[in-house]
Amino acid sequence: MTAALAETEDENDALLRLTIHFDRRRQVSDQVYEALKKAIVALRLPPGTSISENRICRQIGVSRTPVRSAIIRLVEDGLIEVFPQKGSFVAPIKLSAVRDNHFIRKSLELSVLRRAAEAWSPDRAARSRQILARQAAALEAEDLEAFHELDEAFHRSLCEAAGLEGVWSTIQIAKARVDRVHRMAAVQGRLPLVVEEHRAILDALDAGDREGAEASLDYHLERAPTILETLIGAHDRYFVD
Amino acid sequence: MTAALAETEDENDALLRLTIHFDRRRQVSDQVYEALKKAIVALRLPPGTSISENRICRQIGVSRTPVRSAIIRLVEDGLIEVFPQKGSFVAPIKLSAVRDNHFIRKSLELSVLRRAAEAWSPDRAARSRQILARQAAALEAEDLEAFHELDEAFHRSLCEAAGLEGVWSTIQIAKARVDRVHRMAAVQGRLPLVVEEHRAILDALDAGDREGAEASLDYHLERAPTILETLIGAHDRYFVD
DNA sequence: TGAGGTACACTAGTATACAAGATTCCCTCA
DNA sequence: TGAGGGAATCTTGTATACTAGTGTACCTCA
Repeated sequence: MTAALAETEDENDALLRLTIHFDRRRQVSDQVYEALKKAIVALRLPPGTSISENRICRQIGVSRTPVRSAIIRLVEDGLIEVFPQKGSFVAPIKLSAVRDNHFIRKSLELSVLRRAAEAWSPDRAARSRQILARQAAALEAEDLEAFHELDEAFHRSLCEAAGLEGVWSTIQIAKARVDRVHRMAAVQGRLPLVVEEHRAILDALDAGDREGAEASLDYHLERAPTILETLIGAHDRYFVD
Repeated sequence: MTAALAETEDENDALLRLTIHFDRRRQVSDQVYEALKKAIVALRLPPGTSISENRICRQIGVSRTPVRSAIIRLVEDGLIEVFPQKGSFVAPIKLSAVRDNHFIRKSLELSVLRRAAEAWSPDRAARSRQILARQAAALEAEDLEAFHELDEAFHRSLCEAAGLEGVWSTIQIAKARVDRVHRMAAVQGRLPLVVEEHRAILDALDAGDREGAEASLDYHLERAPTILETLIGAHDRYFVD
């Protein structure tokens, strides 16, 4: 079942046209959640976009109930704001939230890396190296979606190496809250550097250089914030504060 | 509007009887969410308790819709598990989740404390001292609910002191995921020690002793895990893994 | 007595209907 | 021409109806 209305009533709604290939075996609400989340993080639904429940459910051909379920979760994720009786909108990028969630991500990932370094093994190294290779391939193929998915997989693999797989979900939420900034930065040719920085982390871990690994990760995570001002200048209507 | 059915059909459902004093101005779903969350964390709804949407909404006199909204958020919080077509249940306490979320909380709170120490001021100190005094009073009055609320307020005040108020919500989620363990520990007379440990943190901050403050917080957060085995022995049916 | 099957009473997921507040736009009246 | 009022149409929140899958208990039949 493929639901993607070709003919939309309002032409100015074209921006938020969503395509979902439904899998009958999975719950509709989960699929809507994932589709919306991806679209928001990838800036296909830019900050401020109206997320009318009715329009969404008309477009993808389901009722309001699963759409509402998805929106509730996205509100929890800080990606959508709901104003009762007024409307729901893709949340603007709040500078204080970017700063706070960057802090969270950095704190957690550095702590996790410390543990990972202690438990580092050739087996763990091989898994992370494989993800890194696939990410480099995605970059070569200019497959952006795959690239970002493998970026998550890389950071997740460090959690697994530390034996703290459950920490990943929290990092992921903080990541989602700053990822739109990273996506803006991505179009500025930063992607090859990401692969290099990932490689530097693994090299340090392999060499048993814990402090070097930490420094590499710190540097890796600090790159995006440094160009924040440039991004704000280029997309100022997306930001608040 | 007070909704609390005195006469329940099933007598064995008495355990999960909920009392909600509805505030018409606020959304029903939010109030249900808060009531359920409090009841679960306080172990009034112990792990494994069946959370039938129908029973809940019959008991508090609303429709399934807002109850479902609340449950969606509680699933996100890791406090409820939903098995489609089978039922929803208060999540068992997963030992790996306790470990992971304890790790998260400790990592974040220590990072926050470091920042708070840098920005520490008499004004910040006064606010935290006031919360501490009220917490001591709640302990004296044996008001458990107030005690735990002020415990949250204390840790939150450290985030504010660090200028990282937005980090608190993430800490709070991790805290909620381990709080049931803390509640079990609370009945073992640990509460006066909590106040003392809080005081030690403030004393160190006031003295400009950053490392001392970190050590005190570390000790404070490490107390509960040390008696985890005892708790498992006493409440083994609440745990999995 | 025991085993198998069917009917019923649950569950949550989804669809639809209704309620109530907010906004817009047009129409009326001064 | 301008300002105020009101209806139409948005919005989300809540209530109810329906669907489909699950488990159980009882009943029938061997």
